[in-house]
Amino acid sequence: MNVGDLQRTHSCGELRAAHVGRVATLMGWAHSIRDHGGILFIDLRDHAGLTQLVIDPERAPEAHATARQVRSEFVLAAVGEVAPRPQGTENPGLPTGQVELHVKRLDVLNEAVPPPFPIEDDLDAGENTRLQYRYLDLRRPRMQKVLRARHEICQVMRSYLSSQGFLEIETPMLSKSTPEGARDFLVPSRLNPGRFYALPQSPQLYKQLLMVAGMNRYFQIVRCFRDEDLRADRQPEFTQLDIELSFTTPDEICDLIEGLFARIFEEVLHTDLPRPIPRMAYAEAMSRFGTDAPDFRYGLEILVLDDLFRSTAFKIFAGALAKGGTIRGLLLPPGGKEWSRSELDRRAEWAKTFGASGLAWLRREGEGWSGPIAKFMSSQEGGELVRRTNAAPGSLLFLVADSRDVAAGVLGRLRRDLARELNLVPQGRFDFVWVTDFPMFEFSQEEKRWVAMHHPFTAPRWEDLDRMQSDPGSVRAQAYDLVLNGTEIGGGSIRNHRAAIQRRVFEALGIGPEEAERKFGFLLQALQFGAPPHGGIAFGLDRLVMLLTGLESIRDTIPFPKTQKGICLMTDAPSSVDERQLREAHVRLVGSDSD
RNA sequence: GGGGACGUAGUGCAGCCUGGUUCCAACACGCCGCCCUGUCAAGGCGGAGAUCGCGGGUUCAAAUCCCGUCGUCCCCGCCA
Repeated sequence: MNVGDLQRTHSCGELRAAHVGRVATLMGWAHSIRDHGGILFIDLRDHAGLTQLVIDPERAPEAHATARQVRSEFVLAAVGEVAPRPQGTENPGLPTGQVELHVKRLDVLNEAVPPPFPIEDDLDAGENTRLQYRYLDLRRPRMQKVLRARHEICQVMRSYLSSQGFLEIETPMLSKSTPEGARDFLVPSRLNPGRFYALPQSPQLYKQLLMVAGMNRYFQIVRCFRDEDLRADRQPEFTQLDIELSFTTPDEICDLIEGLFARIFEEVLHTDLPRPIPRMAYAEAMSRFGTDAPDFRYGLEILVLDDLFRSTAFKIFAGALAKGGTIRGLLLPPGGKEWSRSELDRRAEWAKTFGASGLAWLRREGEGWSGPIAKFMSSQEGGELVRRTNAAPGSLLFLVADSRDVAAGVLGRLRRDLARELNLVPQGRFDFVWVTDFPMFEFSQEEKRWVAMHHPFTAPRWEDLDRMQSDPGSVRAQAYDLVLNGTEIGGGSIRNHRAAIQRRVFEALGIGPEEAERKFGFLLQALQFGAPPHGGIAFGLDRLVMLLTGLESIRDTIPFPKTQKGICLMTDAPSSVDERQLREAHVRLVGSDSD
């Protein structure tokens, strides 16, 4: 059952007409078996492809006897002569379809119980089963292709960044829990009772310290951990391409990254990346697209209609404006679909789940507009609205009157939903955009304080420094996100390299001097020893691979992902542990277990 | 923490709304056996395989209705 005296000479994807006449030894899995009673065919599969084995009872009786025992997914070694397929039996659907292997010797290297699902691309197995038998799922050519693409992307990242003077440097996985940001995964310390390490949410502080250390340019393809609820594009552990440079500017970082993506497109996707990647300020993205990650692949831009409804008779609109709110619209051209009244009502309910007080609508009809709120509009307003929106008859205009944030948010989601629902999103396109000029802080209603929009180590724009205490909301950050097809794939910033400014940022976040010292003393101290100006960026690798390979779930880009509850269906992690292990870790269970 | 969808042979699904001889649960693929010498989704004949996720309730009667619970997926909150 071992490889024994045999040596593999070719992969199963490799033999062509040029190999005819040669003796080849192939090893792989029995993909499909077609037993004609006499002659018997086996498609042998490995990482590279399929090759047809022909086992003839007259030419190779011993091999034939073995072959009759072979079942799906048996592991085989086949020795034979590469032969052209008889005229008319070539298979143009296979790269190896011009030839076949006339087997002289067949060894069973391992048997296999029947797999729970067939190892093939057009698979109908549910994700549960796939995750439980992930090693079989990963045998499928499609999954192998994704992991290969992921590898190639990483290879380009390493070689490109290397060529630009970056060093790949590792940072600790057992790290320190810090406030701000996501919930940490904690690791109890056996040697230090009552103390815990945290798994890194990102190597942020270490990479900044590497800049203080004079490493100049750093990168790492690194695992990060965040103990938050999961989504189709979020896993508790995920991989980042993490980058940091000294003596740099946002422009230099953008150029560097565009160069990287140009290489990835060239070498992995074999297409060109249009450059330069356009840039858009956060405020513009929010107002035109209702999100900080705009998708340019379709239209449906958000309309600002405040001035038009300045003296509206519609009390709800007038009230929103009086409170300093805004009235914004989204115009849906005719022809997409017929909207029933109940569907529109459902949409309004949907809008309320995002905090909107409602979702009004008008249908362009005849000379003006119809719909429940049309009666509040003067013919003058209606005419102006037609001019402003260029609405063709039959168009549907959704309207939200609310605070800027809520209105933009709801219409941004509506825009994305409608584009998807009405099939307005072109496939196979890659639209990148840099989003810049983020606000430094946003107010957290929950915590009743300002929190960092990017992270607390981001530098404010120098010209906004004076307003840090007086008007935090107006301070812009030296931060930038890279967005691909409406998904944030990476973000970064110039950091605070001077301790004094970093202290002021902490203060604006409500982190007093004492707490700052306790939680971030090591950083503040390091910044005092001649920290160079520096900045960087980080990319979500799993998400990037997902987008570049056209997948819909991050799980398909990760060999062994977890479910939405953070469970590994294959190993059943997380699991309970022995009482002894808990004692050693100085951990005692509370809650339902001790009740 | 909240909303929604789903859970039926190894796999994918039908049946559920309107409970009962189309339900001791159908179909397809897979599996097992036999036949078959050029297939590549091989073909033909036959066969095995299901505590209808789990627990409780309603009812003369539950895959079907109700309650609870577990699991998976999608979303909101959350994720600097």
